[in-house]
Amino acid sequence: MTHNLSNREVASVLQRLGDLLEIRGEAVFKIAAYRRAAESIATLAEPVRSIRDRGELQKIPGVGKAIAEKVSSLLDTGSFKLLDEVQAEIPPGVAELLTVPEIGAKRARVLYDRLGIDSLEALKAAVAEGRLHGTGGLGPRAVERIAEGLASLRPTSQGLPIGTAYALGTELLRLIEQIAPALKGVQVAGEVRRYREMVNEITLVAAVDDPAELVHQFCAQPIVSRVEDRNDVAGRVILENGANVSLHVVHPEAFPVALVLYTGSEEHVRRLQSLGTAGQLSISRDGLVRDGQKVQCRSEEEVYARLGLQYIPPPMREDTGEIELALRGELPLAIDASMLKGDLHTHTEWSDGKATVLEMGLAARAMGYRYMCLTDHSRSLGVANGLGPERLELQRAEIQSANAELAPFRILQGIELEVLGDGTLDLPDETLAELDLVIASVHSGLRKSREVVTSRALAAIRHPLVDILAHPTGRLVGGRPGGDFNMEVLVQEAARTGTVLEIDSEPARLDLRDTHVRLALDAGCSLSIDSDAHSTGGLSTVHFGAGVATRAMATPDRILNTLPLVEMLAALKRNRQ
DNA sequence: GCCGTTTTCGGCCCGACTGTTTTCAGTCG
Repeated sequence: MTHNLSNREVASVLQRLGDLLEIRGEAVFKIAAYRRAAESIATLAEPVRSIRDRGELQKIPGVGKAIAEKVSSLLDTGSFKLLDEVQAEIPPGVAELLTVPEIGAKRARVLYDRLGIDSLEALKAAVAEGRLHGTGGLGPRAVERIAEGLASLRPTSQGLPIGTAYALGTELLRLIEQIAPALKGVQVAGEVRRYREMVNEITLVAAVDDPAELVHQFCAQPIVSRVEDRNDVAGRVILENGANVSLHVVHPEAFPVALVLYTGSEEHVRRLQSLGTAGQLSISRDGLVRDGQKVQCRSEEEVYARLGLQYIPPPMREDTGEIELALRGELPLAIDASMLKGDLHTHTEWSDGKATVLEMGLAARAMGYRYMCLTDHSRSLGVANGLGPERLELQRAEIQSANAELAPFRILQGIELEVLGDGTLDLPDETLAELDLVIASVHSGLRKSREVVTSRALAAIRHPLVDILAHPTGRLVGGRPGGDFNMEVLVQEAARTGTVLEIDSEPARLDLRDTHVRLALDAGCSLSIDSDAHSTGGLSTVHFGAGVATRAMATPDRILNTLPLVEMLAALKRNRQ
């Protein structure tokens, strides 16, 4: 067992400890402290180990003396006293129960104490045998929701959500760069590169002169828990954390073709191969071959060109019509995060964000943006310390002084406005009119009927001062399914009223999803690609949203925030005439 | 457990929704 823990792994230990302490019934603020520290460590740019080696753990926000000591022990020995103690009292599997709807800490405890349920498997069995009824105040309705929740629970075979897989892919990339000094190229390919929202396998392609040596070294890494399959040019392994990983190693001249092959999808590649056959070209991991002669390709673009195709961006490679469009030269360009001129959905410490107005502005400017709209939560979202008219006015003053420092970069003032239970909005029109932009969100009551949730979203869309509808369905990738909105009706009404629909790039949301984006485009809607960042680091997630937009074949002219500031503001519903 | 232009104690994360034990506890955002 190695203790070479990554930041993500340290964070997940602290997160799980928080869950177990909650089940144990500890004070809420202690639990919150562990979770805060976990989140803080998860977003660190630097390995927590090097911070520890410098003796600076306590400089991490949310990490004090006690947690610093525990993290240090975790890095050295793989555990610490409190963790051992709590795990001896409550099996870690009990914490998994918290992922099931209707089951929080109290019920998890009761289910464990009274029925001995210590894992999701045990819960499934108890539901099947009808043993849940009456325990911990669970009635027929709740038991039904638990059964539904268990059925829709992401089986491990469905893989990792893109956010996790992408981070893991990047870590593996760095690892390969370290162990292969003579590396000629390496890239994450497969489902991650295609921005699939769930990833079954993290696929990497590397180019070196001695493939067998790299495969051998990779399979011997401590993070590898099991080698499933391996030969001189490829290895398929399972990591300690359970992730499936494939590494394909080719000679440098075959790298571009290998990238195409291992980026997939299988269906897409099969179509390319049959196109190749028609032109006497064979496509394999050795490269392109015509009449026994290798056809040199220096880039993926060249591979597609040799096949008589426009370059097809990875997110589109699903054989859902992209090849026909590329043959006719009608494929739209990929939406790239670099096309965005600003971010329209961000949070600061005025509500539940981590950074100040100025810190967010500096970070956004450093990314090359020309503007950013702050959209802190509105007052009804008490948990997030939402803003009412008075605090908005105070915030405006802070924004003005930040703008004086950041010009010509511009911070706009907006709000993420709660749509209340009856479809009314959380703030009066006169307050909304003073803001640069309003994003409306349906956060509560997502479990209500199709009619109810749809009519609430429609009320927001129809309001003249609502410019954008945020994360329109409220779904979470690989988790909560989101409200049962009638999307056909929503996109029609958004198009009619000029309300922009958001692609929330937060990898846990990706909302709108690709199919909904297509629906919105066909209806004539405009879209925005936003980060929904709650920290400066969170701003960089927009590439995930760009991936979704690309797969849906959106064009830049349909994305509001590809416009420069003045044009973007003029395009808002409130500023149109 | 963390944190401090309210400092070494006493705050910090509040309120809507839901089903049900029928008067509120537990979940969830």
